[in-house]
Amino acid sequence: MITISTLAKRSGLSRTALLYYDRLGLLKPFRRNRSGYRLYSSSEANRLEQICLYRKMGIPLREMKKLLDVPGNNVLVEILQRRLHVLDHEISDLRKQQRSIWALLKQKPLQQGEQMIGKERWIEIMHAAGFKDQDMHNWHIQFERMEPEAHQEFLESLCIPKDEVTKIREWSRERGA
Amino acid sequence: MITISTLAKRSGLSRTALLYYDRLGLLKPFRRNRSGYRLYSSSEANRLEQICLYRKMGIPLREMKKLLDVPGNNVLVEILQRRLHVLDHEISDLRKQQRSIWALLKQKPLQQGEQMIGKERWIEIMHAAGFKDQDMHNWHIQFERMEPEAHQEFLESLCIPKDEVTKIREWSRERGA
DNA sequence: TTGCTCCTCACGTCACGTGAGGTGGC
DNA sequence: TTGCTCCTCACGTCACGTGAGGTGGC
Repeated sequence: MITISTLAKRSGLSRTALLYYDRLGLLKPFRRNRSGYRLYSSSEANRLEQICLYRKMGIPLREMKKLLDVPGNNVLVEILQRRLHVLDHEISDLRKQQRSIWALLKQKPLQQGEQMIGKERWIEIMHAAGFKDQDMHNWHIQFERMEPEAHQEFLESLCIPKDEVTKIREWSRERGA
Repeated sequence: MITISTLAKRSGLSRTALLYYDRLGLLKPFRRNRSGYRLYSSSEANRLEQICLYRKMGIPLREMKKLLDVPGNNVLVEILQRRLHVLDHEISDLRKQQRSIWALLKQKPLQQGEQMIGKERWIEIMHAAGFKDQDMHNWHIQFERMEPEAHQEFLESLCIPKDEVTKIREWSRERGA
């Protein structure tokens, strides 16, 4: 039987987080002592481990309750897949934000500390590694054929503007056909 | 002179967002008519365009106030660079979340709808495009030499475990020396 | 007694969204 | 008069953090 701050330290969460979980009904203490202190057993510690796991995945606390109380496997997979999609969108939103900032900073005096890798730099690396233009063309064609979505994502990650990405992909599909 | 909903529609924001900006003092209407309606002039419309621009970059509203009221160029660049760093961290946090979920889904029955590209799939694409193992080795060496941080990021994006990433990078540095 | 841990409200965060209840404009 | 836009509170969101004010344990 351990108290709330001990459990907090062991789990790496804050005491207030555990208080909050109690209020939500997500993690109730095993019992209280006579002066009202929360006491947790190893069973709660295990439950908290699961909670931490889901927390790392960004699962909302209300979803966790469902997962922990009804250990339906289908529900878990479904929730995780939904979360993957949300993450995809969030990441691409943040990338868009980065690109907006880069676009604005480029007009300003050249930034120096910020290294980021764009199309030109990528091509340099490929050349330095001995790849010819023809190799890169083939590579686009195969990438588009095998993983079109990932191809799009990759091109966007190099800060290539949207219309150029579209062109490259269309070009790849024509050649690949 | 236009009313709040008209401005909202033109800017693509919600009416409540504009109400909120007024309360914050970020975007005050030019004046009110006799019945209290907010009236905005083209000057406010321009200011709002700037706001939308910063909004796209994820700049917090209180920061925008500073930027719009004191148009110090240094302040802008500084804020944008801070934001770039925060974005870097947020993106890598979200990637970590994705990896946690992938790790867990892999143990479960094979997911089907979720296509994501890992190391093996990447190697397949490279092979399909006619790249030999030796080409890929050279590529790692050059990538590590020219953009070590980006190399790390790229390997992580393929869901390669941390220790293997370290090994690959060490290997690349040895060969590159 | 001192210092530590614990307790319970209650309010703040960030950028709005959502009613409720009421008034002016055409 | 009807329907539309506008107004101002006030409360909700999400996962806690931060005091305030008070009590128990060693």
